[in-house]
Amino acid sequence: MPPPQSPKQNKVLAALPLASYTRLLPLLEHVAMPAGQVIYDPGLPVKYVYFPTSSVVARLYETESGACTQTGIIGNEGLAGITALLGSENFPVRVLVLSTGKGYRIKTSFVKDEFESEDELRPLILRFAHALMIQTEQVAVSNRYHTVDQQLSYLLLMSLDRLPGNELHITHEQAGIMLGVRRESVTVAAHKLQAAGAIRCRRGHLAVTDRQQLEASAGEQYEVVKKEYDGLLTFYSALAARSSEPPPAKFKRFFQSAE
Amino acid sequence: MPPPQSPKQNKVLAALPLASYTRLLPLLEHVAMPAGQVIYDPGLPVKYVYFPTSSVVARLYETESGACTQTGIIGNEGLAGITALLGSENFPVRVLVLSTGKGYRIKTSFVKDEFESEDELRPLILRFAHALMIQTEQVAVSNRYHTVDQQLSYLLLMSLDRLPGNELHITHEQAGIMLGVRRESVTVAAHKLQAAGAIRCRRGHLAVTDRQQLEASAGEQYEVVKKEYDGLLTFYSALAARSSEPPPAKFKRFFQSAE
DNA sequence: AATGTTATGTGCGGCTCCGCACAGAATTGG
DNA sequence: CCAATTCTGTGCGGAGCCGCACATAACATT
Repeated sequence: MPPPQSPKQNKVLAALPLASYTRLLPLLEHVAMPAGQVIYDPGLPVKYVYFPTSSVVARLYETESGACTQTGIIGNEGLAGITALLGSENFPVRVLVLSTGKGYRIKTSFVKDEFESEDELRPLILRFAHALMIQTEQVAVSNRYHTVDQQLSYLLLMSLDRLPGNELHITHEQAGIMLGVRRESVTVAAHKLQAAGAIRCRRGHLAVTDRQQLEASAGEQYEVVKKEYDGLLTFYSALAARSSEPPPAKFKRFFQSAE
Repeated sequence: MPPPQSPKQNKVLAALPLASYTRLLPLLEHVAMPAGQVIYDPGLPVKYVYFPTSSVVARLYETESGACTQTGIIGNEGLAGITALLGSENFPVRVLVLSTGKGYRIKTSFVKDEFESEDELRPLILRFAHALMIQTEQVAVSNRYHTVDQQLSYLLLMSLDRLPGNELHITHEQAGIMLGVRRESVTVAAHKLQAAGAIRCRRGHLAVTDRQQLEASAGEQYEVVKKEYDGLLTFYSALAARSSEPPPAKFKRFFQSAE
């Protein structure tokens, strides 16, 4: 269990082998990430890469004509700013903090060096990129086929999976922006979920009261993404385990295990 | 200009430095890719990575409940099977050939080795992954906000950018599957575009007659993605140029250029 | 040319969401 | 404590797409 306020609260950083972690540690800057803060604007260079610990951020794809939809939720299992690592400065996505919390940031060039010239960080990030891709594709399907109720359920589940507690601090208006629907549609959807007993809403808050119900409402879409992210975490811990194996004992008989 | 039937018809392979290209060349297998052929099924391991030359493939995200939408069009500017390189065996996406043509395939383990242990191929592929990501996000927005007309225009443009000629061999039914709409909706949309003079449709074919008109109809969504892919190609050729620079001449005066 | 098959055209009721309008409730700030 | 602000609740006409049901047209086969 990492101590409070450690970069290891971020699962990518936690999965790094010691050598790599040690290289990055002095370059990491602990920052507050208040809800609503814009991390990246579309088209502007990515100066820092962010590793959330207790915060949750969202990728928001906006068009000039005002259309807008969330394409990915990122918490302490990942990082914001992959774009810069994949090799493109310029991307049309806004990233903002969805739920207040902390995180670590690091100058893009530093992670980029580590990412490109060493072999430890890269697989972690690429595996995460894959999960993010799946999430985005799921949103694409969702935007065509699913009702607002379903999408709201999904949004809640994805956010709360990355937060302690069972309550998300968000207004209907903000949720509407995330989902790309009207504020009123969110209100109605929230009521339906409340009537079903899945959530309870107060002004500016949505609290889950029956998670199973909510998962049922979100349906298959959440299941698939959840599974992908479970796989991601397994991958992380497999790597972490491998790298924390003790070096082969030269005098094996001195180090017999208790079993 | 690459000779016909060369792996260099694929722009990723063409941008590879000689050393890397030479390593991969004997491992590449030239294959026919007929329209409708399924390259990957959801959940099955990715045995080969495909580099299209004259074919065009599409990523299709399908859910168990039958919902389905295209999340990316890939031609000779990229490759199918990135998933395997990012580190996950298992992904819920179907990939199929949208337009008949040729391509090269290579056993996953071979590219994976090259991707992981050498430094030439990786940046190309990662940069492409980024473009694909943008494309998917664009589709996500599109699925929420745009009309069938607009999306059909977009699909046509994206496909034809990757094909010679101005005609796509596709039925309304198939286009409907790609877009995740009814066959009838495609019929109606195609008529609108035809009435506007942008396309002409025959049984099983959609031919562009006025590209500007079609781009206007697709609107901003195509523009953004097109720009991203233009950037991708620039990136490719920058890399290719760097790697094809002649080695520094030891006897410089013997190799003066004509200028 | 006859026949079956596949692709396309068209219409209708229904659903979900939108845009708009406005009323009420919760919270904040002087 | 009152006013201003911000959120939430509700209703109505309309747009766009769906699901379904047929009708027709293009092509393929023999």
